[in-house]
Amino acid sequence: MPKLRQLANRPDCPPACTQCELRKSDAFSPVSVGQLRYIEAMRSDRAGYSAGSQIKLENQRAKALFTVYSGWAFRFKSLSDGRRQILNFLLPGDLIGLQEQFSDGPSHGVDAITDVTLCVFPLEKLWDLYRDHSNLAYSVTWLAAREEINVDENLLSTGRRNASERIAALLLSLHRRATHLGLADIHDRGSIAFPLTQSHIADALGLSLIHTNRSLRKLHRAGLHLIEAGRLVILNPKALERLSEYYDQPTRQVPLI
Amino acid sequence: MPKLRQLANRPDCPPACTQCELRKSDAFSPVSVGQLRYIEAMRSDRAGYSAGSQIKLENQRAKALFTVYSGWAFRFKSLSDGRRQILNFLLPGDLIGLQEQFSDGPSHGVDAITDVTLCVFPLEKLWDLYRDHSNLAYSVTWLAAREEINVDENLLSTGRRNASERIAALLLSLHRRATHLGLADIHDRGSIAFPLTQSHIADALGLSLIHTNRSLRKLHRAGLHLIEAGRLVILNPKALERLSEYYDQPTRQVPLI
DNA sequence: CGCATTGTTGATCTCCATCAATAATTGTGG
DNA sequence: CCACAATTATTGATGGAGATCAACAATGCG
Repeated sequence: MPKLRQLANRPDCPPACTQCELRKSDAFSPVSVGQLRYIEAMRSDRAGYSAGSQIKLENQRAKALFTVYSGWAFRFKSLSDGRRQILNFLLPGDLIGLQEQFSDGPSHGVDAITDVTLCVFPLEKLWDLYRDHSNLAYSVTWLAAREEINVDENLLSTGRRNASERIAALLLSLHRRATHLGLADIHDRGSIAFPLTQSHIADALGLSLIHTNRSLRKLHRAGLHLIEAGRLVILNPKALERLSEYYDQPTRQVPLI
Repeated sequence: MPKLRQLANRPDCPPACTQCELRKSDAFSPVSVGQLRYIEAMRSDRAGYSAGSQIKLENQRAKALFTVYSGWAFRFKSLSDGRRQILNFLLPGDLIGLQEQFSDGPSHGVDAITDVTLCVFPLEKLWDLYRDHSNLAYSVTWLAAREEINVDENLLSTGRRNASERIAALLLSLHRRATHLGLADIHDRGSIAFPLTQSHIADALGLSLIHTNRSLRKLHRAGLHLIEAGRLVILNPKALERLSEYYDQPTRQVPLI
């Protein structure tokens, strides 16, 4: 729950924006050094959250905008009797707290899955960013739109796909996103670190934990995928795509404020 | 399917932006006359679509950004075997086509429910808007974030609410949005025009048409609501809120580019 | 090495999908 | 203005995907 101590000593501590490891991958569109310095000056803090801790409570307004630098997290909403729906998963480069700025009332919570490090940007400076650097403002909108596309896809799953199809679509989507970020191990069948528990998957797909387990098991027995030692391997992408009718989103560079 | 003829002769034809009827309601935050003129100059066209027609195909990239001026529409995604999921409903003031700008690959389709009139803004001028009028850029992000909040809520419904709860949440949400736009008839129990068929409701909530009918019927028999002659009346808001655990989003002014 | 979390499997039940049929409503052309 | 077609709404009967209950195995962690 609390922020991590001694973030500065950790290897996953976000460095100066000009040294940002995320920008070294070709997943993000280039930004001028001047603007990187602007972002650096705008950043008020860096923060670390340990696995399982709460980054933002559901009924709490974020007092800042965050970008995920390392680790996995998720956004969720819940009902008063405890039923919980995961809206989407957050990976490095994703934004946290944008909706807060634009809605009163409680919107959603954010929990860390793995240890997570974040860059913190004060909300009041967002306005300046819009005024002074319109292309960065454009990037913020871009990131918001991209997140909504993920939520759209998840809504299609929970609304219209059966259990196996939902799982197939989710595994492919997460694998594609992680691969795009350069997180895949090309020496191990393109495997990615996969920190989700079956409970996360169930909550994201609107399924019970038990039925998620059975369906996951079925796909595994059919040789479509493999989850082992915290890593996911896509063994039969064609079959998974057929199951989910997955439409491969062309991978392109995205902005990162 | 085709655009409406002779839009200019119709009462719902969008006027000059300085005369925009939407801005006369107190639902939208004020914008200076100068900026209204800017928006007016940016607007390349006005368009009308007849009820049931397709505003944007699912696999087609919008070549422009639209704002809904009058009427109801919806965004949807579908699977190749025809299963369709409505993502959210679009009411006056909502934006169409923003995601297009930020994703390759097919994203979603948009269909008109009633006759719909739109204002058309060329995508290439969106960049100029961001550069020249940061507060309007801010508004675009606002509208995008607000839409995602609606999708989030719908995802919570399809993922975790049962049939009656989903319907209760949807009816309340639509009623609140329409009322906020000043579309409620205060002389008729706050009723709103309600053009959705049960098929729309089913597709939005991830339910079968038949089960939607039964659940709707049950709520009606319990005296919670009334749908008659194309209008919706909320008869027992408390009970509906209890069912959906509805959290009333405080009504506040929103931007409108 | 004990305890908590996570994963697995069987049995039973239920909510909702599907199939089938009919009424009500809307729209349309003669 | 009415007859007729098409869409929309309604109700019954049946079946199934997935929820729930219960128990136990495996894994991981302090």
